[in-house]
Amino acid sequence: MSELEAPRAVRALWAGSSDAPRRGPKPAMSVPAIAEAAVTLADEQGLDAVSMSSVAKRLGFTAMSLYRYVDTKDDLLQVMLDRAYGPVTVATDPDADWRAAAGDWARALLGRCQAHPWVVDVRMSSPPLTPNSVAWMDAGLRALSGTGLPPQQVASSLLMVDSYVRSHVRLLKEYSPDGLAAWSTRLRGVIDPGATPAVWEALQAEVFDDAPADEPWPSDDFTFGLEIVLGGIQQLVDP
Amino acid sequence: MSELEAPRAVRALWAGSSDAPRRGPKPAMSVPAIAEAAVTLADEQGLDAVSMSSVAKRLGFTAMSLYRYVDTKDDLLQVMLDRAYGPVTVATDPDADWRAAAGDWARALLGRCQAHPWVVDVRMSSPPLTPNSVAWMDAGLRALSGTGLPPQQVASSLLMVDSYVRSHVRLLKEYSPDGLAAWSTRLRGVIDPGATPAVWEALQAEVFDDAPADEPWPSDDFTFGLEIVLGGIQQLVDP
DNA sequence: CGGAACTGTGTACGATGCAAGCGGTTTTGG
DNA sequence: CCAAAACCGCTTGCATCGTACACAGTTCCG
Repeated sequence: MSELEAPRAVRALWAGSSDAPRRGPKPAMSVPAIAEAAVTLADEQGLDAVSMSSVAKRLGFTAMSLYRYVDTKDDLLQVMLDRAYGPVTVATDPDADWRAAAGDWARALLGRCQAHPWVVDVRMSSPPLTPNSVAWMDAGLRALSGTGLPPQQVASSLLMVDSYVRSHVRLLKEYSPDGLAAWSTRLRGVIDPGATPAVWEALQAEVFDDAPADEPWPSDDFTFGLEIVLGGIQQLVDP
Repeated sequence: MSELEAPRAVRALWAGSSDAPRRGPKPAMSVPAIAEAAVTLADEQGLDAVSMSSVAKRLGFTAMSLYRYVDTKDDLLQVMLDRAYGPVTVATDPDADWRAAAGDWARALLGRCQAHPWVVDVRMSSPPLTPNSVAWMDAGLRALSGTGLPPQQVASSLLMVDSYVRSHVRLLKEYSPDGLAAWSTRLRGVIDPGATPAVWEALQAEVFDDAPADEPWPSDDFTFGLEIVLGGIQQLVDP
């Protein structure tokens, strides 16, 4: 039989601080405290700076002591994600327009992801199991249930919105203005105008350079792309 | 002055095999050969199995010898990506409908990404600089130039299509049927129906379980989501 | 022919994730 | 009430990783 239970650290998040009398010394740390330390560390120095020892050192303990709370580093990343998302920051009005509700949900999630941009760098093999992640999912499902679509399509639609938000965050990271400038100059030094004329023309048009403020690139209008996705979902609603 | 040139390995990809007479022994390896070995290794055992030593061992050399061709592991990942994408596998008909051309481009890219799913796990800090990557970009720009949109919007549109393809690949990986089944059973064991009713109902409706073949989840219809994105671009074309 | 440029290699270092075991502490059961 | 069990944080140790550095051998230029 394979392991059917969630990882220990994830179960700790669900259980909360149960002060049931247990044997042995009182734990000096807690899974949420570890998650908080790891998150602030990732916020300050990036995801690569998060190691067992660095997180432990920040808390004043040794690396190995963390393993009393978190079985593996992947589990640590999971609880970090849960902490980064935090509780759902958007109200749920069951009678609201589903499109407005979904938009609010997406913008709220975007805010959390922008506050902790490293979340999009965490490699996930399966969907998250942590309380806040599930709460976000629940809020998204509730928002999209207003479409009246069958459950499977509601879930699929939520997946599309969620994917769009994450893609946008990745875009903002990868195509940051300074990195973009260095990239375009490097690109100018290698490409062959004859082989890739469209890229060449784009470079000539200074598409990737610092654009005037009235025409920024990439389009920083998150709402624009979002409306495209929501419009696509609407096509499911109105046949 | 910051470094304005592309990394050595990337320049080697652009230069091709120039047999200009150079001093010292003939190189026993080459950047493309290294890339090929690393790619097949990633295909067979996953991206985590790709290390300097493992790639070198596959080629019959030591880890350090790779550094004569690739300055850092990040550069190795870049040339791996270039090899994974390969040359553009879609024809470009300048007179074709831009929507069909963009769709073909997206489906071709999807094929390459599915052949090497680890490509979406490579963390990128800036856009790729390698020949095949640029060639794919060029083909995408050419396909979308048929929209007649200004260059900035063409580039933004391509970014949206590209993001969608990558999101879809990530989705297929993360929500694979077997991982999904384990996830849903684990989820059943932790969630509180009162706190997250929508997730609970979705679980009751067996949304995430093995769905009947006539209603698979997540919707494996890549084209469906693609049409949404292309439809959004069309809204830019037809005001 | 001698040196310059370049090759692959061996060694070494710090960092990482983690397994195993240790002494000390607290609760529990007889 | 006390031994056993459960649990804490810590030390030690190991394999692996990326990579800096020095070295011996090879090839070409002057």
